Amino acid sequence: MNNKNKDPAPLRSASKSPVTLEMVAKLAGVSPSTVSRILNGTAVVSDAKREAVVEATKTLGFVPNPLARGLAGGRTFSIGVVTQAIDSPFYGAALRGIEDELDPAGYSPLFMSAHWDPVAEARCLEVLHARRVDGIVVLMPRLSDAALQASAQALPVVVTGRELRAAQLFSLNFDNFTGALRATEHLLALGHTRIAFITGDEEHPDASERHRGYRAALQAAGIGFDPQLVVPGKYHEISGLEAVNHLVAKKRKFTAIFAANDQMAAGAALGLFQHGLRVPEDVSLVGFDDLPTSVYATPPLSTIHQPAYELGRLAAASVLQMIAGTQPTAELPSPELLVRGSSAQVRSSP
Amino acid sequence: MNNKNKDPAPLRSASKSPVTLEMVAKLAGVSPSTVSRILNGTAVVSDAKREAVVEATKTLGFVPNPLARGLAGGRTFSIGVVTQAIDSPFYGAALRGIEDELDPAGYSPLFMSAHWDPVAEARCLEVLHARRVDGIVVLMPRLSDAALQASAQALPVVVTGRELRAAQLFSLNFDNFTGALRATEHLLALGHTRIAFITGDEEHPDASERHRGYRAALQAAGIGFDPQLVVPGKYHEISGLEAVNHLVAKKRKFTAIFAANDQMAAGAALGLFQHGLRVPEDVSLVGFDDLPTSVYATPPLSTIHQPAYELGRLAAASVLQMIAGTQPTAELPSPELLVRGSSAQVRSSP
DNA sequence: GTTAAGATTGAATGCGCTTTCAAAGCCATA
DNA sequence: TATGGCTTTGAAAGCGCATTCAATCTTAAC
Repeated sequence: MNNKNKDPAPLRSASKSPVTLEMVAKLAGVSPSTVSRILNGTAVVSDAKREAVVEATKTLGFVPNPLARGLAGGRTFSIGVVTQAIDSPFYGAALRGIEDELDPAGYSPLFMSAHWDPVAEARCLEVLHARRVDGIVVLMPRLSDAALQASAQALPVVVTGRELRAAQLFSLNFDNFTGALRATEHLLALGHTRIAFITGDEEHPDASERHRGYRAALQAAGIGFDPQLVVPGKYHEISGLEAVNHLVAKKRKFTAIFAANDQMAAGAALGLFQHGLRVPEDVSLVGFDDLPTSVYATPPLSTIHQPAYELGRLAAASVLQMIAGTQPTAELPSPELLVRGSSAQVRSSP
Repeated sequence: MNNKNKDPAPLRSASKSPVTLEMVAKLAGVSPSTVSRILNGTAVVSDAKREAVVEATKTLGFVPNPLARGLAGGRTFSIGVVTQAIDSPFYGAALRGIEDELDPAGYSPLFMSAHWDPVAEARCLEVLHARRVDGIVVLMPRLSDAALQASAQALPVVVTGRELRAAQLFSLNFDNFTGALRATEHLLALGHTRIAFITGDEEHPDASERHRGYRAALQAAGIGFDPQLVVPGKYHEISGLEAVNHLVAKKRKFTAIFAANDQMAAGAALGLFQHGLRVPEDVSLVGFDDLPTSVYATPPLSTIHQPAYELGRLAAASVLQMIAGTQPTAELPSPELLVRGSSAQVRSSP
């Protein structure tokens, strides 16, 4: 099983580079301090010496040791990123955004998963502190505001899904309320009046925001809110499936379902399928998040686009700004409704 | 938007710990060397001193500085992990496996994405070397065997999807051939004789293995291989969709489709849906990989289970073993066919 | 033609920890 | 009691780099 690719770069010396700054200094005929200064742009250096050092750096293939830099200078050029689940389709895009933003800046992300557990999250923060990261991004924290603020005391911190700002603390929040409002309005506009709602895990602030949006839309349309059409979910596919089973078992009448996220919408789609209910002929279905896979659902899922990738980029850009000393001003784009094949004009009450 | 969780741990002093090993030594009334020895279990220390140090460590809340340890000792307790796409549903599970295995051992993963680009992959390896990781895991490398072996010269390296072993190099390979064979046999057993195959990106060794498996099964069944039923794909959803469009446009006769991975199967499902072809009534569909989302496809996708999570765990466990000086012996489980709703007995030629 | 201020540079120190190296303490043996 | 062999412990020397601090070299102003 060979690979016929030619190797790109000669991968200098193939082994660890025992080339130190000192060796470069000697070859260039300058002092280590000067090399360091050039490396970091800390001070003005004569062109002659600069060239000599650049030259020496190249011929020796010198790569500064990040550990030593971190120890001596206090900066590690790494950003701690605590995510809840590294294998979630939602977080994946965000992590890529972070990566894409950090890489060109010469920073490396240090990913850690907290698994929606505040205790684990606190541990992640500790480890990241210990590893001397230059800043931290917490995606959808479960920790208290106070704990987050405490962390921001020592380091620049950016969180998402919260609304709290301080000296070294910045937050990026998506308008879940309006998103859910738009989704529900869409269904309403299609003539649906009996719209079931599968909630997210209400422990997450965004879940209750989405719930609020759903109810606000109904209210604005002058449609009475029917608690029997609201089924609690946990943001996982299985709860979408179970929600549909529940609705059907209880013989609830509905012509549309709004799921608080795409994963549950996928589960709901399967549930409907198993009960012989067609989407969108019998039941319209709308999700929330716009996961990459949702475009390829059958039928493609109408949903609210959540800019996960952008979120990652902006979060990363924001920590970088804070590290540089400027106050970030990033803002997330507004919720956007994507109408695809899973939602259609109401036909009749099933 | 408050969070009512109580904070788990007091998050000692909230700021970076300026507590050094030296301070612990002083408090415990021993020399720094002794503290270090206890920390690393490097030598035997009298119980009295050990207790004193443990005590001092606790009261001071001492956390050793990984950077200093790395610089001085050469070990960073971090493992470099180069993945192709951090946001891929397939890699997600593998990364979680790695995380789960590394964490209890006190190691931290350092994830980097190479985006299927050998040049980027080489750069990842360089950065990881520079960061002085203790070992490297490369998931589905695109680099040549030689380049990988060169890296293994300096560090323990574990790769997946290859078959190459050396002193500090270990590989974990999944039997793609047999997997594809089983998938095709399944379709054959259901009476299908005109089975279309959507290939993966043939640049990946696993793609050609799966292709081989498909053809081997046909041959074993005495069914002539029809090149017109083989459509090239790129492992992305879109190529599955296009493949179906192609088959339909060319009026190919087929009663089943075997896609070289689940993502393309999802695309194919959508294509079939758009052409009014029902799964599995009109066309049976089988994928490969068993992505988490495939269980919730409508209908649930029959597929070959690929143990991505296990793969991650075993890969991580293997580097750890190599670091410890023992030769790993891990082996991946055999391919397993999961029959779900997308494949059924053939009815008629459409 | 001086002198003071400013621009460049190098020597030296330390970041926090690991690791020789040698000294000191212990036991058993003769 | 004296001697050799182990064991426990501390002092000291870095790991590779950033960063004062002071020295040297320019340049401009008087």
